Amino acid sequence: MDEISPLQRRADGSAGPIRRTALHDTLVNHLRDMIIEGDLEPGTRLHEGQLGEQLGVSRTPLREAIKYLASEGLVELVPSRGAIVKRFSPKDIHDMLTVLRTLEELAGRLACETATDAEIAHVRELHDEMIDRYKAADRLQYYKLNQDIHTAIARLAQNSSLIDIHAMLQTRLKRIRFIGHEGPEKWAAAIREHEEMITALEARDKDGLSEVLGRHLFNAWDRVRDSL
Amino acid sequence: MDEISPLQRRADGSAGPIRRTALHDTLVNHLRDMIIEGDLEPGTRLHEGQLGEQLGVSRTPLREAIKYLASEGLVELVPSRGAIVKRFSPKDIHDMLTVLRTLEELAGRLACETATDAEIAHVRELHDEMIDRYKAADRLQYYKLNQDIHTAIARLAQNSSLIDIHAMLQTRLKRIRFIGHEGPEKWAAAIREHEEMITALEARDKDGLSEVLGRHLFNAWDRVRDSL
DNA sequence: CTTTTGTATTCTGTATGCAGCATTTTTTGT
DNA sequence: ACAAAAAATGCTGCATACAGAATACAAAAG
Repeated sequence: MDEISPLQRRADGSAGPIRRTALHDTLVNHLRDMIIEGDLEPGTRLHEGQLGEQLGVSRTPLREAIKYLASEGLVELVPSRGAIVKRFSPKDIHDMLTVLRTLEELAGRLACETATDAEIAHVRELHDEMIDRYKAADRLQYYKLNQDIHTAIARLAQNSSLIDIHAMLQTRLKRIRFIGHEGPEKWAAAIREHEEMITALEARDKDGLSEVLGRHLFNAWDRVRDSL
Repeated sequence: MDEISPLQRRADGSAGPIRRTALHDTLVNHLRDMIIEGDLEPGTRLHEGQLGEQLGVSRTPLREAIKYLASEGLVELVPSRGAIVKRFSPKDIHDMLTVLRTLEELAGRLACETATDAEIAHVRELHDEMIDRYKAADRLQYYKLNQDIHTAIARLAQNSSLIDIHAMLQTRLKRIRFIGHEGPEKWAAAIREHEEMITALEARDKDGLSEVLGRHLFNAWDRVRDSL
């Protein structure tokens, strides 16, 4: 594992009060990103001394961040042996997708009931932009907007618990989705599903939206199952 | 706030290596219980020095446990002001119950497919014992077995993600359920629903089990909404 | 009497130090 | 030469110490 960017702390001598957000949050987000983006592969031990030095933080706040991530399910705590990056089996992923599917179906139904027209219009904007990124074959931005759309739909449901859990599952699966690079035809199929989604949402077609969201995630499993 | 039992650490002078489980887990569970059972009411600040002294632990592991619970959603971290016990609004509870309902419906369907006869028989045992506790008007044990049954059904689904999230929501709602003491007639209705449940499960009636589980939780909302 | 400002105290946030457990390496006996 | 035991090393777990921020209090001005 190569160079890892230290957190934004006194990069230079000037000690201006740069840090606006609490260090804890910064650390959590940073570690989460490192795990999602593969800087820390599954099974890797989180070496407190070493990792702390790389990030320019002492062990105490680092340990606190690790405990936080442990509760999120991204790392596993082994007594007297520290923490390791959690490894997900294909079944684990399938399980998560099953739950996520159910939650998105729920979100879709609720969204059709509670969303305002303006909110739906915003999702439409995200959708159109995603289509642009698709046409430009910009996979990274496509993925990002894809996630944003699903997150946005979850938010439309106006259910905080649903939003939280949905976000948690998305985070856990993000690492997987980074890997699953489907071929052009499957990608096109995913796009068609998204077209159906936005159509159903704008029509406030509860059952239609719920159905396509479920189907979309079911197909997502097909797309990643090979590259397990 | 009155006497709080210190963790099992050198209560006397003898320093025998009593502690078998990691302190972190012990602390997390202890704090969780304190929150659920109302020793720490919503809005209470978790005073690190004071709380640590009460429990006989230094601030470091205590802070780690608090961060863990923050990720679980039981406490809220306020920058530079520590942690406070999270306060749930009626809408929050309704939101949680909505999600929980969807998850239990899913669990019911999956359980009918994947559970072994032995596992179902075990749930039946729990059920019968719960009925006994009901007839004995033993509310505490009734509640405990009630939760156990719902947890058991979630486990039958053999979906680790579902089990985890279900457990998390149950934990968050446990504090609420402690309050919601319904009257005799509503209690009897809940019992009838449970009878339906076990019948549907033994018949492996997916739709039936799913339906009654959903209805049961919907009614649960009715039972607690008054004592918000 | 109210408001504002300066000071003191208290608590959080971070760093460091020490003890115990795990693991690895070395040594010793067969 | 191989196995088992013992020592040594490295890391985690916990406690303590220090610095900075927030709040509470007090004094002074309007």
